[in-house]
Amino acid sequence: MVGSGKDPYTRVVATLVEGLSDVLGAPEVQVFRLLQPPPRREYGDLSFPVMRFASRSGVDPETAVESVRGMLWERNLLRFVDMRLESGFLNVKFKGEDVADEVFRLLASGWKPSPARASKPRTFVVEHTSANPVHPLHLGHARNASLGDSLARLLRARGHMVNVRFYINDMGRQVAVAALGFKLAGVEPRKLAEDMGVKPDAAVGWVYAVTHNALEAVKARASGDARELDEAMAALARLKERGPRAVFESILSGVSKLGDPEEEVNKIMRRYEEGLEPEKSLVRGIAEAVLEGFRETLTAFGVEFDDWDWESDLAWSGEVSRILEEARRSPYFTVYKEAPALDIPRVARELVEPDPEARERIRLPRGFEVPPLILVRSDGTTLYTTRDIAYSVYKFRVTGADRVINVIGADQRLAQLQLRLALLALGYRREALNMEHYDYEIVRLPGRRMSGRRGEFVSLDEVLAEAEERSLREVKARNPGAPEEWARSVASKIAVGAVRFALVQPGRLKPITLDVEKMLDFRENSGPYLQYTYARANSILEKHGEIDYLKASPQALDEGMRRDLLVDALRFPVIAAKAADDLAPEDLAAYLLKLADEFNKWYERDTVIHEPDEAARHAKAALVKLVRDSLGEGMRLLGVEPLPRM
RNA sequence: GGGCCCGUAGCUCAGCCAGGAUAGAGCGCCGGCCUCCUAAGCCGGUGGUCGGGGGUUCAAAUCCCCCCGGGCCCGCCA
Repeated sequence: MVGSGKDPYTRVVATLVEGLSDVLGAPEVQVFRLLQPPPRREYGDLSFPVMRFASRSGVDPETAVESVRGMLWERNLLRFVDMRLESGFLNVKFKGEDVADEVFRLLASGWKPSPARASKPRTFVVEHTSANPVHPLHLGHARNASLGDSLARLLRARGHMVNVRFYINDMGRQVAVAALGFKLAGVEPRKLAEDMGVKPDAAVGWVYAVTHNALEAVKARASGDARELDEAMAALARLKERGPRAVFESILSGVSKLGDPEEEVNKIMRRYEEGLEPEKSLVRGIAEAVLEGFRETLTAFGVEFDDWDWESDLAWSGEVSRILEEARRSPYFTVYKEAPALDIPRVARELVEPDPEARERIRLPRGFEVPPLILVRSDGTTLYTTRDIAYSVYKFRVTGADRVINVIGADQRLAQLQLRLALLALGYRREALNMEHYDYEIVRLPGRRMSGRRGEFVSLDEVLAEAEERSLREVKARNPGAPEEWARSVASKIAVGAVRFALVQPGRLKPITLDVEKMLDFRENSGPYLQYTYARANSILEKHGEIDYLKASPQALDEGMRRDLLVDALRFPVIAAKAADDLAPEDLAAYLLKLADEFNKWYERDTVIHEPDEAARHAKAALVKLVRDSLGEGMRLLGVEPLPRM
């Protein structure tokens, strides 16, 4: 459950979990979760509510503790801990000297703290970000990317195989709208970007927003909806200033001259789905241009993908038609509003409710009732969800994955639930049960929602640029005379650290109201605070020079802050392992902040390089190294790059 | 109308799923600390009817029910 690690903390925890679970008859998962640091340090380093289980299993608490003690003894681990039963809790306290002794030995052999390895490695697919290729990535996508990338890094570090994928939605209405805009303007995305002096994704985003609002205006005018019309016109007025006048005008006049603008958009979608020219090259060209911009931003953001999947490839390769065939043969196939559909509520009633495992994995809302899921439009084109069914099956098939994690906004909950039920309807039970929607709440602008359609959003590029500018000023002030190139590189890593940390630290179900000021506050509770703490620790080590572990005195770390810091730095492998298992990068973030706090407090009171006693000095330096490396490894897992100096 | 998520200090949040030991951080505000390992730091002070009500329990911020406030979703959009 805990997995394997060389350090005494991981080994003790693994044994406690095994032993307690054994003697109390409680599942290891539960024991692992309840084995936590007590509310106050004087109780010890780890605590477990034995009495809760003792009464349930009829085992005397004392007996249980003795049994666990015996197990630790057998594994030669008892020397590391004191164990006491206090008011029904088993309190475990690590013995500083003995732990330090063992840690010095490990460090001397080149050991570094790293997440405990899973005993059963699995294959994961993490699909994340997957933004529509019609506008630049905004902070909502950045939250998605931060979460997805951190998950992937955590799972890999835990020893799993992880395949990270980006799904390119190039068959939706949005791309078709952008395509219409480019067609009317007669420009090419990359050329326009050059003229505007912006990245290609920003240029496409502008054309998309102009075209979308022009279409909305026409529609509102036709229907006499004054409010909609006002909104569209206001958006257009804002957009007008942000790009070449000629392009803006040709889109506007082009759209107004179209007899049936909606039909124009539909035609592009239809022809693209069939793979016909010139739509094929037009749409692909736009999407490629945007993806080029995405890649640039994501690379700067420290996010990488193994595979990029084109929605259109699934359609063109016959994958989607195959799924449609299977749907038609499914007992849950139905016709709804004269269109082929799947009877989703019936799937819920017949395939989920009677099946305990399915019920547990697929949580149905009470009184779940939705209309059947339509698979094909009356013009013969497929719908997003239909293609997503094909994609889901595809992800499992090409990777051989045990689990697929889709990092998608919470607003897609119902759609994701329908998707899993559709998989069940087609007989893909394993896939349906092992695919999860890793949902997160949106990032809001103060007072309103971000919208790529209205062209109202804060792009990740803008925020990173602003953060970089701020940190560059600070870096230069603190390092007068440092080379410009170095300062820039450090500033950009601080900027990324700040934004990524700000986006993974809060629980993912908390809606974030975007306060750029707060995000760029580099004080405590921030990515740069961790980087700063790392740099401080690193600076000590540089000044100290080589550590001689044979000289280091374990007694120096036996008590007080040093002992506490030693134990807390050693928690990293287990905390990271748990964060990986729970898919909870925010737990790792909280731990790193606490470790940094503790280190900084100790730093103010104690000295390393001025320590007169040589044995104590080497011991303290070893402690600093352990803290630095736990911090550094943890930061890396969250995409916050450790900096030797800043 | 139905469903889901959120509601904890002036502000942003952790703790809730897996009930227990004096509810934790940061920001803000007030006051201190740089001839000494990076002050993006540290120390002290300030601040809480855990949205409200009921229930279960020896024990509830945590579980159950009702209500209130905010958000999201219920499309031949994605």
